[in-house]
Amino acid sequence: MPQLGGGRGGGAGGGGGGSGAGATSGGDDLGANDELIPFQDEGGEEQEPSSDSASAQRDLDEVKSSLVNESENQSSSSDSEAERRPQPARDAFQKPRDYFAEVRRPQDGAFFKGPAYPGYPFLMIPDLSSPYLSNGPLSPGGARTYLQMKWPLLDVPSSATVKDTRSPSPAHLSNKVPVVQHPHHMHPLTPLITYSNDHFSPASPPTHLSPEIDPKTGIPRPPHPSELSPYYPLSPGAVGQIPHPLGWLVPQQGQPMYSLPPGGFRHPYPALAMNASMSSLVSSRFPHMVAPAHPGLPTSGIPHPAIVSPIVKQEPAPPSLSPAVSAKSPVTVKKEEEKKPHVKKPLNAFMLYMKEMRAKVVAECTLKESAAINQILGRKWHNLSREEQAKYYELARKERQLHAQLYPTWSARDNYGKKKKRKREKQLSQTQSQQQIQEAEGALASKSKKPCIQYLPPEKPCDSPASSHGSTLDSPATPSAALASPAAPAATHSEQAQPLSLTTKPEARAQLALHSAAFLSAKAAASNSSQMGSQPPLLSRPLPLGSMPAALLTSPPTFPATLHAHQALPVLQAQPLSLVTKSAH
DNA sequence: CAGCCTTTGAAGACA
DNA sequence: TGTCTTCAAAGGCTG
Repeated sequence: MPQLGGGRGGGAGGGGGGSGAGATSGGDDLGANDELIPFQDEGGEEQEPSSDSASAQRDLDEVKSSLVNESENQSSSSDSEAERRPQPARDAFQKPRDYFAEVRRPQDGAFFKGPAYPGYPFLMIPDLSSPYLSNGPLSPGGARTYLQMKWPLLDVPSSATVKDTRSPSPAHLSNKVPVVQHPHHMHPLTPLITYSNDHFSPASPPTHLSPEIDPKTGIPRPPHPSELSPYYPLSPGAVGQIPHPLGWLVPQQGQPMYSLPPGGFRHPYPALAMNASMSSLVSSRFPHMVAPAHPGLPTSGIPHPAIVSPIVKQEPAPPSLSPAVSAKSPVTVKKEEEKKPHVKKPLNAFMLYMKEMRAKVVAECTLKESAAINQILGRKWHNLSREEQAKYYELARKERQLHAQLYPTWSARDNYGKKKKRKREKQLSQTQSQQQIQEAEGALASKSKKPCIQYLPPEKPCDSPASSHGSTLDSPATPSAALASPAAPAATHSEQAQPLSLTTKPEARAQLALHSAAFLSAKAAASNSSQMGSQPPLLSRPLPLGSMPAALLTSPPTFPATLHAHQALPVLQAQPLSLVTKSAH
């Protein structure tokens, strides 16, 4: 543990270094992509969606086609999985779009035709639902309109949250709005900045731009917010906890925030260059930035968006709490731990993407179930161009960096066990899972569990496969599910190794498999030959890639460096089996 | 009302 | 070193 912390810190530094290096440079690189940036006007809000919905159908088709094409191309690509594999963001950045251009373009059009950065622009900016806000489900549209600020994940005690009366609460705010507190009064903007369009825009300040020294304070500061993730605004030195800026949005329940490390961060940028709009947003959204620290939060800690209120169930205390704490008596420690806000994991690229896009998808579709939405988003994610994905990877990287800075001692392991172990069962032996799968297949007709499809309501215009077809039939999960992730579940890293393996519950996997199969069969049966046409390819397609969305397949560059071989490869291998098998069925 | 579902990615844990 | 597990968001659903 300790090592972890240290390691991580180092990792952050080192790894970060690695990635960081890339990252930092990445910013510049990103900037290079002119295409990406544009976003702005578009009118944002609505247009994208429309394009989306319009493209929904195409989506499916494209996805299929892309898969097919890719499968065809696989041979060539096969040589380097690495390439296919998501590469570190930096790679993505480094690699120019041409890489993507070749393969991806078509797809891009489908989902994201509009804004180069679908997510970004509005992503970063608007999202009230900022990831670290607890919920921020954005109301439809909300995301687009607002800057997405990501706040720390800390859950703050309800009391802590302050509602911002000043800022008009966006209608879109979701009920659940998490109370994100923004700790720092600060740099509230940072987040904004980071996510601002500028961020990725060519003009975006290169990492080097980020001032090492705070202009105002003259004190050296942590990486510039822009460099860091917005989610974790640095707290100004010890700014106490500040009520979540989005408090108005946020419910009063505990909200996630990031507690500051003892050392605290230096005040980051006071108000760095925010543009008026941003500043206004910030002020309105993150009043707390200026607000006083929350009493409930640890004095030492600065509320970070990632921090969750201590409410978190207490489980065996994580070993890695602060040293000081560890030194104390067990009881005391325990209490302190309880008090300690729960620092959430930094969001990964996909999570960031989900946050941004969820509202949009929800708006387009009638679906509200997260599971269904997530499936769609997963598919969309795969369909994103590398560049687009790269954006998110970059953001995620920054988030991690920021998080690391904010919580140097924090370790993901600290959160282990906080969520009830749900998947433990999954761990069933592979054999078991396989058996189940087989059984499931056998029982294709009977779907015991909810198939992905269920989540996708037929009528929805969403690009979800199901929607496109109207009903899922038995189905299959939406094409997206079936296609993009035929193995969606299987695709997950752990599962990858085994074809249907278990992601979650074996059953689920089995169903997935079934769904896939069903999906295929359904499609075959389906009237929509046009779309279906692609099916065969899909089926035949070597899944390896199949599991990976077309985008991924083609896109290596943008991926995070962190991709592990197991993630990438396994999938490839595993899927084929699953698909094949299923297809056979 | 806690947990599940679902997605991908990151990181920790384990062999 | 490689594989597997857990957690991150989120909101409806389930027992």
